[in-house]
Amino acid sequence: MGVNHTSNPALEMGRPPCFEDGLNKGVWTAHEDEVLGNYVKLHGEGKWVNVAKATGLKRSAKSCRLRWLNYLKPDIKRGNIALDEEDLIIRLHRLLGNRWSLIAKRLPGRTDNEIKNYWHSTLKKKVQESSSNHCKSKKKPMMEPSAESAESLKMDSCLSPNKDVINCTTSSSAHPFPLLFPVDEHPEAFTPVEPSIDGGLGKEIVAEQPPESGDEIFPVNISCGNDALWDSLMDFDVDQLCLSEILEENFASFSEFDSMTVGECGINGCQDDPLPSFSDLG
DNA sequence: AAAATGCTCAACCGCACGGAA
DNA sequence: TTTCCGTGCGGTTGAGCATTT
Repeated sequence: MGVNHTSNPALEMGRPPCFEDGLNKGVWTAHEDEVLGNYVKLHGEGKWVNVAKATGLKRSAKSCRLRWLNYLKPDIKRGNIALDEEDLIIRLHRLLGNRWSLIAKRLPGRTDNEIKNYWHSTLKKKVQESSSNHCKSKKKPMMEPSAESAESLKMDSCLSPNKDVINCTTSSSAHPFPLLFPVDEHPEAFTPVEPSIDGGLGKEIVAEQPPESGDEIFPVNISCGNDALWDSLMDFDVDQLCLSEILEENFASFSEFDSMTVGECGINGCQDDPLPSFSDLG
């Protein structure tokens, strides 16, 4: 694409400028960009509420932050998403769902907003197409965690209002996230609990850390019934995964979570020690 | 050539979280 | 402990562009 920042393409596309409550909304002008850029160069990021006061910009703190992070930040790459980046986005989305900020952290120079837009405009279709093709030749359907599974879970009222609390159903075909080990083979890892008080449907599944396992072996305490689930996955995967390692993995393993183990997935962080498969833990 | 439709992407909105008072 | 405030995140909107009919 090759956006020319000086010409401010935002003026060519997007919402028209407008004033409301004394705040300027809509596209940013080149002058506003310059003012904001100068301010951040002088004072650094953060303290966005001070930007408007200090510079006279009629913009909200949020708007300033968003503009800086998504557009003005010097190391931002725009457009021309490479194939390896595309593949990585697909993998990470399969792993993380719609956690765009986390995905973006794994793609230097890319913003969550850009990735989110790219996903919805381009990759979603690709994944769905490949998924449908894949499903034709597979017995079990491949689940996409956020777009399909999470949505179905919402429909089933199984996704708690708390975004991090996921009350899994016992349906093995509808995981809200890609399980790293097969439920059928490790029923002991899933402890049925009472339905939540707010009317959760069916049995919940709690995957607990196997008692025998040490942190160095299985540093994930997966519990569908508490907030640790996603954060554990985040800590476990994202904070340790390196782009090069993800790119070296076999993509196919990510598309077969229904029968996958940690070992098959090959998520081994930045250390040399590969994580064992779940079946090694018992 | 014109209208309709789809696509892209910057920006906004609402909610949740964490820290400070 | 509670409230307030700043920040971050994900979903959604809407204008302009591109493509199709």
